Amino acid sequence: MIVNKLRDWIRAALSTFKRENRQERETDRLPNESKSKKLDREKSEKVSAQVKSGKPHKALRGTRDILPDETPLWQWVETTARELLQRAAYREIRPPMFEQTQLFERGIGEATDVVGKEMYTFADRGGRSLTLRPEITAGLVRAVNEHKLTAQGSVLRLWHVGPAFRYERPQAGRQRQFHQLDVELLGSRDPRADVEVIAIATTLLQTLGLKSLTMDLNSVGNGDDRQRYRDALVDFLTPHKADLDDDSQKRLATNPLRILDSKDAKTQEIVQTAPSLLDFLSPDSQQHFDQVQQYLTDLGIVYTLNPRLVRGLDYYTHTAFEIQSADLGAQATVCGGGRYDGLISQLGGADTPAIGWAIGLERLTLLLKQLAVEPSTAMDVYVVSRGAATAGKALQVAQALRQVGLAVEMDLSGSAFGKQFKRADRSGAVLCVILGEAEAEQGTVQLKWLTSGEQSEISQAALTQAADELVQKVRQAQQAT
RNA sequence: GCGAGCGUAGCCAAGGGGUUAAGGCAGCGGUUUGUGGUACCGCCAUUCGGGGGUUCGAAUCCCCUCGUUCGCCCCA
Repeated sequence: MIVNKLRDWIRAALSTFKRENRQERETDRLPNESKSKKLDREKSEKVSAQVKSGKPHKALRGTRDILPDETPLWQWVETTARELLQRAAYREIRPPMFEQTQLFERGIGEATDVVGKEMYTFADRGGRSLTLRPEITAGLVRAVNEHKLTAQGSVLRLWHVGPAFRYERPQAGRQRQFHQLDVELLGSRDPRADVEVIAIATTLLQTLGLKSLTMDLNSVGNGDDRQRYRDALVDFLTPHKADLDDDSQKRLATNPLRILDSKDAKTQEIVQTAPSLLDFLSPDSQQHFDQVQQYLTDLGIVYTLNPRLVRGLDYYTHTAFEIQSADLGAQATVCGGGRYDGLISQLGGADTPAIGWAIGLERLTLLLKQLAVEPSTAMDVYVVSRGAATAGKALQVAQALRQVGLAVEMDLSGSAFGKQFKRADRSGAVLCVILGEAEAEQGTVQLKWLTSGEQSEISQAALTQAADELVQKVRQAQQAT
């Protein structure tokens, strides 16, 4: 038995070796090719070999089709958000989905993970380096600056919903193309602005029926506060360097604040006794933060102070917050945001303070699915017809009923009435309009109420004239069920 | 980039070396050729992600590969 296993192993190794040898010879034909280029080419050859094999195309890793069964949920979320934002004086903006790479490098920060390893960057045909937006704020701020949307001292309230892209391994609540609802309030330093924006997030989540979410709150101060804290933290951590996890050791030089929320147990232990950012806030920063907390409490918004909450994008100042759910697996954050007073001027605009957040719609819909929230997509009326003479009439009836506001589906199969009624049931319609040869001849239709089984005949002319009345009856029948 | 698990129909799955690959949902057709929700009957995988190997014989064992899921890193 052992002998057999050994033989299997040797044979398999031999065949792999042969295959590799073959590949080696083929790749050797191209001289002057760097090793990494060669690897790239081999990779893309593998991918195209799969495509050539005649298999149907599949959505790329980390992308997903949102199918018709799911879109009602998305539409409901979007509609709810749009109405809420409209009532709070926010206006929609739609910036493009890709920008110059440099915009994100400068805006988000070269040392961040997002810029360092997660961007979809490519050269266009003109040789420019472009990047699919990894988040929405930077591009939105670019648009605001470009079109001079903030006059001096004015306040600008904006929102946007759309996809963003990050090159990462997908897992629960994480994809390469994902969707964010983004809300930004530009032009105010007032702590009430912070709270207005946070309240919109909590209200929206509440309106959608989400409970048992928690909010972490912190202040990362202004630039000077953070610089002083950063120095103090590095001083504190340097003696412990050898005990930190590998990533944290690297971050000691590049981005020390991020060490604070490392999940490594040993690192966490060390960090416990580290100086707190909150002790380094200037009097102004402290006052701002105090007021934010006061206003939040006044509105009854519950939060937990988390001095170790450090967000991964460089542009945050003062208020930082995250809303999390315990039901999302490892990626618990549904909503993250904060103040970014320096970003707008850094991207070439006037010195303008701002605050905003983003909600991840995949994560949000994941939670809503757990709640089994299912918006209705039922039809009001189902049009059944059979026979050549009825075809055009059925179309006209459907059209007329839609014009008075009813949701109407028309059966296209021409199969037996029995079959068509089955589909009528499934459509959720309460009323069936029946058009057979006899009706077509007499210029009538049968109206059958699927709720009661009651059926009556009416002329086609009367149907369109009394359409409004019919709408009332349909609504009544729906109420009754 | 790293680690672990999993790939059988549109979906959920049983089968873990022996030849016709269970079952359920959905779909289509029929009982009912112009009247639904129920019931019953029939149809729906020459093939188990792909390639190679072992074997008289592979969905089942071995190797490679692709995909996917969850986790690490980090975030939405």
